[in-house]
Amino acid sequence: MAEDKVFTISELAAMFDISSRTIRYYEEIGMLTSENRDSLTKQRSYSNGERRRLKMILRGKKLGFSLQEIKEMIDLYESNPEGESEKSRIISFADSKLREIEEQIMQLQMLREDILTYKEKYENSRVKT
Amino acid sequence: MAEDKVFTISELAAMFDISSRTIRYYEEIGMLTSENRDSLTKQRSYSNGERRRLKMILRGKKLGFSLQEIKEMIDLYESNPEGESEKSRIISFADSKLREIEEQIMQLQMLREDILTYKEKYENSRVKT
DNA sequence: AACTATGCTAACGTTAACGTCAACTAGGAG
DNA sequence: CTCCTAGTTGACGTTAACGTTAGCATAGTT
Repeated sequence: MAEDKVFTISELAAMFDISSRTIRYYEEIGMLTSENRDSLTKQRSYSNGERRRLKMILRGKKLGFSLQEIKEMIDLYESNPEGESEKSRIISFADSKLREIEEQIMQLQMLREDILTYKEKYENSRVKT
Repeated sequence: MAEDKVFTISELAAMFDISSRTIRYYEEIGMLTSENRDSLTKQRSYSNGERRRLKMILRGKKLGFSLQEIKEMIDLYESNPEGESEKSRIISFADSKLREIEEQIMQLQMLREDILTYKEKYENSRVKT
């Protein structure tokens, strides 16, 4: 597979409909890395790994998490914990995030129901054409 | 029922664990109203209606919506549309919000699965005690 | 009367998450 | 060589969503 394709910053930006500045900002705060920069031109290039990472960040944003929260979650994904206490810490962090997410899902389902109810109220009051 | 109970601003704030400033701010941007202010002391007082409204705002926030988006949704709830075109507009707004919410639910479920997978990976690598 | 608690307005301060702009560099196109 | 396109690094600007502080008023307590 052509899994070794690399992208320029503007390709990546266009791909997700964000600005290059946003990508640089994510690097600035340590959420993305740009290794393999051209040693002469200093231009950034991104692998499929970084592309996936960016995709995760944007998913998190759409779900209403802050960049800090997203960073913690991604660190969770990419951590390789040494020792039992480290593992326990990660597992309990995961558990608390899971509870938070499940709570959000429930609330969203309630909101959905609410909107559906109000919508139907209007639909049933429509004049037959 | 004692549905006619009213609350002071700090009671309401304590009730939802937010600041009084936040409540005043929501009023500032037109998301809450404080009718029935004491004509002499100018102190705000809130009815159960306003309490529910605030609750909806905070739910929206927890779900990652901006105050502007929340305002539009609440306006939807409280609108009393005149005429068919107004109704259609509201119904299509509701539909688009519903799709957005359903998309969010799906994404959250995927995120949940992802975290579960990673968590189990760690759990299975734990040493038996 | 003095004090304390609660609330008010007005206004400036703060943080996250970028937007924007200037000044520069390297790589082609003609 | 000249021009144009992409990209780079500062650095200052902006917006949402409040926090904080000052100065004042009112109501209840001692």
